[in-house]
Amino acid sequence: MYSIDNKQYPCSTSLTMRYIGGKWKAVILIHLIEKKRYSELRKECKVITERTLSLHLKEMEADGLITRTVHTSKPPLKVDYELTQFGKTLIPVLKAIAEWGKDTAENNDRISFVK
Amino acid sequence: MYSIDNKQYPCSTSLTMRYIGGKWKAVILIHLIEKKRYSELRKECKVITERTLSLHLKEMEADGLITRTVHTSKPPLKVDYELTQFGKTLIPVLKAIAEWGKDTAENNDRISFVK
DNA sequence: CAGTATCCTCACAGATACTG
DNA sequence: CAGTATCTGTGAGGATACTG
Repeated sequence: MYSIDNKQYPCSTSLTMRYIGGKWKAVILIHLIEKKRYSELRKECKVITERTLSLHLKEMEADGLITRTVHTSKPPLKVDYELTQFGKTLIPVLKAIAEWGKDTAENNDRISFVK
Repeated sequence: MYSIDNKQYPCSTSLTMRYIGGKWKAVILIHLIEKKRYSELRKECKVITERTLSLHLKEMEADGLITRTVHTSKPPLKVDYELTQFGKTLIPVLKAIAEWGKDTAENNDRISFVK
């Protein structure tokens, strides 16, 4: 049994899911394997609303998975996000997830491509 | 862009998360790497309520990840669950997730053991 | 033993508008 | 450009009691 910030996780699997679970965190993280500006990230994740994207970025920054760097002092701002050393330890997991999705899509009749 | 049952997934990562995302699915699946009776599963996943466990099992059966087998015709019932061939393709992903959680717990000061 | 049935709540996520 | 503010809805998940 593990505990972070007074929340409990019964096993190592549930611990990992607290970092990358939810609908979008893994998706955002995989896009941040390469450092990226906020606007680029938004373009690549059009289906995620700005509010959700922004909240997730803050959470993952607080979790120590990513860093946020501001390069200007006045608007227009230039901000980029990248994985921390800790965040980078997730890369093999994220790649396994992405790969399974790809392989599954190719071999499962219930899944179709659109657009 | 992928589609299943009229729901859309923008990338292979989000597709995988639709199968193993949420708070408990990966946890349940990892316990089912070995075939197990319902009561065993319940004991090992005490923190998951019966309702949630039951609903997730049904969903994952509908998704083709697990099979449910009934071995008796009258109560008391004997039921066991196991991964399908399709479900088994997830094992490497599940193990990567569990392993990351384990390694992280050992090396992160914010995470503590309890009980 | 292996679940359902109800009821409930609250975090997640969407839509839209606004700002340093 | 890179967000925040507000308002709102849905559904995942929890608590408790009951059943074939």
